[in-house]
Amino acid sequence: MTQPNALERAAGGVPPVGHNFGHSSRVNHTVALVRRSSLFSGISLPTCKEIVSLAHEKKFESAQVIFCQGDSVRQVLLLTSGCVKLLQVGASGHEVMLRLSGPGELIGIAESHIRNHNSTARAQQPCTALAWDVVTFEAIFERHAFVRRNMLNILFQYLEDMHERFREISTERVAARLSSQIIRMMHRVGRQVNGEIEISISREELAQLIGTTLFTVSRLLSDWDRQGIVVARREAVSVRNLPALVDLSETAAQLPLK
Amino acid sequence: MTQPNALERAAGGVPPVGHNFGHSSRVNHTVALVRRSSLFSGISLPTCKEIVSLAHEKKFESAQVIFCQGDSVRQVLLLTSGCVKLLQVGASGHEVMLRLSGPGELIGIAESHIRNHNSTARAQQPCTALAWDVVTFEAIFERHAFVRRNMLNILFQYLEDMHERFREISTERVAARLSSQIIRMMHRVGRQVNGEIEISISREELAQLIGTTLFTVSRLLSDWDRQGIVVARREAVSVRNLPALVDLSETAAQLPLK
DNA sequence: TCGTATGTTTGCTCACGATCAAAGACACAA
DNA sequence: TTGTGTCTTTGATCGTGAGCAAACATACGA
Repeated sequence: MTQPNALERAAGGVPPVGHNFGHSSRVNHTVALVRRSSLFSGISLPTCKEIVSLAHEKKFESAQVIFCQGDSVRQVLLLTSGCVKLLQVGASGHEVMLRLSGPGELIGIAESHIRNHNSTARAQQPCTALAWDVVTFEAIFERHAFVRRNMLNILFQYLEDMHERFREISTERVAARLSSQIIRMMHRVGRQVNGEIEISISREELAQLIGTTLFTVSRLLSDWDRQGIVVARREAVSVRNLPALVDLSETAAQLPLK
Repeated sequence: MTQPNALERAAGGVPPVGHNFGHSSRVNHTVALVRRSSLFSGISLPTCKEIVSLAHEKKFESAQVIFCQGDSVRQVLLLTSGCVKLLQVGASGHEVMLRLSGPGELIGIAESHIRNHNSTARAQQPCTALAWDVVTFEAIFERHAFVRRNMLNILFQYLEDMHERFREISTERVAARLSSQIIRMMHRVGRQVNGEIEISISREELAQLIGTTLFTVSRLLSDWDRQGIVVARREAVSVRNLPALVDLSETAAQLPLK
């Protein structure tokens, strides 16, 4: 029996399915996750089962590339376990993380328009996902008004996130961006550990999210660790003093201007 | 007879409507613009007239705030003339420009979700727009499948733009971002003037678009002007040597890494 | 025509944070 | 246990680009 790894534990509170579970139980579990997902929230049980039956299950091993910038869009994925990193590679070779998706999130539609993918998706760990081919998905989409509505909401949310990150990277210094990002991830992918909230993410990945280098992230986290604001672990950060972190995100933001 | 000002001239190639034009001509002109807009492209003439008849016309004077971050969403606008700047204000007081919308573009939906506006819209010059109240717009939206499809495409496009700008600001230096931005705007809001393509935008606004200061923009444009790549005018930039500009956006991007 | 407001240029200084180098810590497999 | 690879820390250096000040240019109204 393997321990779920750090990212998996953090990603969405979905307990790993033991291999001793029967098949119908796994299906039920999947159906429950789908009904909680942002795309299918509000779905009825029969409709959900029908839609799930139209999908086939796919597995990806850690670090496997799911699709690549430029590939044509063949299928739509709903992540059921694991974490997927959506990224673009800059001309200099630097990776920029557009989004870190956890279970219940849609992969490969919001970043692809109709034509081709404009970003790369890579499994951060062993992942499972439901896959519909594009034609099937379009049919589902046309048929169910709530799916269309949910899709719009998802896109609005993505756009809002990007606006916020863009504003931060344009006007705030690294300390403020880092604390803001930690606070955001705390809510989205944090998990309780001994009364503290822990986020599983490496320095490098934090750097890619806020547009800086792993060195700068490391230095800041070390400082905050010494001050007791966070605990800096290997590929993880625990929040120990949230008010202080919020304070950093607000006061540190105001320095750059006169 | 007033000259159209610089931004208006640049914004979309829509000639100003003289006050000697009859009413029906203005309506026809508006209908034509609506049918070319990204939201209503593919619409039939009768449907278009019907939808336009559900709107009322609004005017905004230069620098007028159309809606504010935090306001509840009351209506949806389709810009028919002028330019609207969508912005967020950072904690430090710095404005960040999320988008510069020209005639034919939708205002106040993509940045607002259902609930409240999360950005501020300000007219950059005298503007006119068609306005539907939210309830009416939702009815239109529910009724016409192509509107829903177009809306999705618009959101995909917005998201793609933000991803690109975010990647650039994360990995590329100011010179590369500035040249990329000029190239993008050249296609979107450039206009032919004596065989050169001119963009009407101030140094400050360029700075807000790419996350830098007007000083840095000014310095770069002055350099490029001396090299004959662009012509730096007051509140405007003309592209004189596009290949050189493209070259800058590509080679300057590769410096930051080892 | 002049005065004022707004946008632009340019010089100067300096700090943030990138970059490189090297050592340290930890995880995992043999 | 030891070895190997990956992630992290920390020190040191240095350049980009922010910030400020002041002069300059242009548009526009009186």
